[in-house]
Formats: sequence, structure tokens, C-alpha cells
Amino acid sequence: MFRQVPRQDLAELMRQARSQELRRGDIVVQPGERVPGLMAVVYGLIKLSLRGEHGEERILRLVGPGDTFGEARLFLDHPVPVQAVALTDSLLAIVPAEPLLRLIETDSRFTRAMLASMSQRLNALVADFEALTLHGARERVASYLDSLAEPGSGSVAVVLPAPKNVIASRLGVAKETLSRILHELAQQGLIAVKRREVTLLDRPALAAAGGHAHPGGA
Amino acid sequence: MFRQVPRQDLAELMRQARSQELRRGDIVVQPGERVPGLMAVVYGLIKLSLRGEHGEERILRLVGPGDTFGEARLFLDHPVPVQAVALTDSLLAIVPAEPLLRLIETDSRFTRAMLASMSQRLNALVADFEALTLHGARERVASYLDSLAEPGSGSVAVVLPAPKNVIASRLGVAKETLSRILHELAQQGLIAVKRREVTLLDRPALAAAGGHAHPGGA
DNA sequence: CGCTTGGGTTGATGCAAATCAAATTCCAGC
DNA sequence: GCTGGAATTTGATTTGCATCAACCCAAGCG
Repeated sequence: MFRQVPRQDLAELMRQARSQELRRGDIVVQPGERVPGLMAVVYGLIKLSLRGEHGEERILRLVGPGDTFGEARLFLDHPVPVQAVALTDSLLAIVPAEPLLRLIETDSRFTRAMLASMSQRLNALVADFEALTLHGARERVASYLDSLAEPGSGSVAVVLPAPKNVIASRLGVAKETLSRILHELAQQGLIAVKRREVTLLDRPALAAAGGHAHPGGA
Repeated sequence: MFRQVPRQDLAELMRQARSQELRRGDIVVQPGERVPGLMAVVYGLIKLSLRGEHGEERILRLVGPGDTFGEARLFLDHPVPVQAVALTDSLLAIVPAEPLLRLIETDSRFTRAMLASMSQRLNALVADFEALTLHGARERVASYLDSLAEPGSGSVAVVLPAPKNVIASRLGVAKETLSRILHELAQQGLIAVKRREVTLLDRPALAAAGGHAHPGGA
């Protein structure tokens, strides 16, 4: 998003920003709080999640290095609906709203980038929505795994960015269900699972898989 | 969104725009197509929906007079993931991308409005997400009904903006389920339903209702 | 008018996935 | 190497909601 910003302005932005170190498990914001600005992950991994009143959790997004969150709060004065927690020790850069808003006034390229970024976020959310409501759990898992690797069709090894219970919540399934589905996909020869490493053995089948297909049969 | 735009620019925008009349049932865009610009509903009602491969449908949003859709496509060159269909005879204003992009360069107030609008959209989507994954069907229906009326706690009459099967799909439940839940809420004295008119008899209870509560419960 | 038709209701049944309940494996320290 | 808590798996059971299948009802109309 900051790719196109002139050095000078970028430097100024950095000057205004502060950084925050986080230990694994540290809470960045609670639902209902306000974010102090745009949050950018320098290293580490942050989970953005919705929490139910009985402790249930639904992970909305995993935010990794180079990625940002809290944009929407710059333009709205509502509190955030999500909780943000560090999954690993992390470093955050926090850019306060004012300089960003000023940058928007002056740098139309940055503005475009910001709009594009929000559009993509919107898109991703719609895609998740679609997966959640229109596709079954198996299908979601299969296409998630496929999405972890670059497009292509070779047999590739990917590594889950987080423990399985977190991935499960991200995909909107119970951890037990994820475990079973992984097992099943493995038995069907589509993947091989070892700890967090997953080898995609048959990408086309994986991409096509899920909901209704088990071609080779038992 | 155009509230703050100077008359002059607005007039220019209108000149560039074209309008399109739609009959009930007309398809505005199909998933995979590109939208010709920003779509604004002048009158009527458009449904934005995701469609599954077996004809299932999940309504994302109902777009009424004064509301817009297709913003995200201005900044992305992807095709839309949704289908847009007129639920009633409608009139659309279609503003092509270029003049809007130019306006963004020059009018920072408009830009802010656009960013704010997209932020809200994002927010709404997250809220839907939350409702869908964290709350049960009854809870979703109850809070939807409550949301149809202005905040307050008096007994109010609201009217569903669309037939019940559409509302059901919007809420992510089968129409049969919606019917049953409405019935149940009525029996509990929280609402009274007559055709598309719903009288909210006990807003506090309704707002609190749903998932697990039937306090008076027979 | 009696028929048609699309929206709406109702009841019976099925199922995907959650939940519950233990085992088991995995590491991090010690 | 041993130990304790977390992550993961496995099996049994429950359940919310979809699906299937009639049926109803109001409105338009030949």
C-alpha cells in the first residue's frame, strides 16, 4: 500500500508512527475499543477474531508481515468489532490517523492504493462468505489448502501458518472436524499431513474436491 | 456519498452517467461479468446475491433507493463475484469509472466519503459474518427485525422490504425455517405478523432474544 | 367464478457438523 | 530421559437446520 509513496512522505509517516513489540498471546485490541491508527505487522502473526458471548471464537483474518489492519477505523469513528491477539511474538507499526488522512489529501496514488486495498479486503470477505454459506466444510478445507500454494498444479509442500485449532477457526469448522477432514483427504491420496506440513499430492483433485466428490471411492 | 460534492462537479458527473430502467426480474450483472461503473439505485430494489453451482442462492445485500453498489470494482479489475437482479421495477444510475476516478484526484471530501462508505460496507459484512457464524437462526431473525425499526423501545410496526423467501436468503436460513421462527416469536408474544407487516411488540426482549432465551417460555 | 400460480405454511425426515469425552502425541523444560 | 501442559486425534452422541413433500391461501384472470 505504501509502495508508491514518495520517500519523503514515507519518512515523515515513519516519524509519526510508533512501534509496539508484542509477546505471544498479547492482546492488541479488544472488541469495543478504538484502534490508535493503522496497524501494520512488521514481523509475527496477528489473529483478528470475533468472539461470542460464551467464549466461542471465529477467526476473521490472520495478519502476517507486510499486511495491515484497522484501515476501516480511520474513516469511521466506531470502535472495532474484532479482537486482535498476537499468535507469536510480533512487532507492530502503528501509524496514527491524522498523518494518513493528510497523505490522502495530497497523494492521490496513495489514495488509490488505499481504496484498492480496501476493495480487496471487501472481496476477500465476500469470498469467505461464499465459502461459508455455499460450500461444505470439506470443500472449504480443500480450497484453503490449495490457496496456500502458488497457483500451479505440481505436487507442493505447504506449511500451515498457525496451529490447527487456529486454522480450524479461520475456516469456520470445529478443530475435531478439521482433523477428520485432513485425515480423510490424506486417505484419498490428495494430501499428506505431517505436523504442520501438508504436501499437496493432487492439486487438481484438491481444487475440485470437497462437497460432493470422492471419485476413487472406498 | 455525493452529498458533499460541489454542484458543478456533480452536474458533470451526471452528464457522464447513463440511466437504466429495469423490470422486475431483470438481471443487472452476472457473476463473472464486469460492471460498467458505479451503480446507484434511484428507485426500486436490487438484490445482490451469491449463487451456488446447484442453483442455491445466498443474498448478500438488498440495495434500495439512494444506495450504491459496485464501488469495489472501480479500484480492482476483477469481475464481480455476485449476481445483481432487480426485485422490483427499478431505475439505476450508472456512473462510469473514469470521471469518478478523476473526482477522487481533485475532491478530497468526496474521497473521504467514498472511503467512509467502503468502510461501512466492510463493517456491515463483518457484522453479517458474526451473525452467521456466532448466532443461531432465531437470533439472526430477531435482531434483523429489530434492526428494521429505528432505535427505541416502543412497539413499532415495520414492513419487510421483500418477500419472505428473499428475507430468508438474506438471513441465511431456509424459507421454511424463517416461517417457523416467525411463528414461534409470535407465539412468545414478541411480534405479530400479518403478511409482510411485522409489529414488534417487545423490542427489548426481541433484541435480547434468539439463540438460547425464551424467558417466559411455555 | 373456478382455475391457476406464486408465495407461504406445516409436518416428517435426514444429515453435516458441533459437542462431549477420553485417549494420545508432542514438546519444553528440568 | 522424564514430566506437565498444550495440541491433536478418535469415537460416540446430539442437534439445528436443511430438505422433502404436501398443502393452503390470496390474488389475478380467462
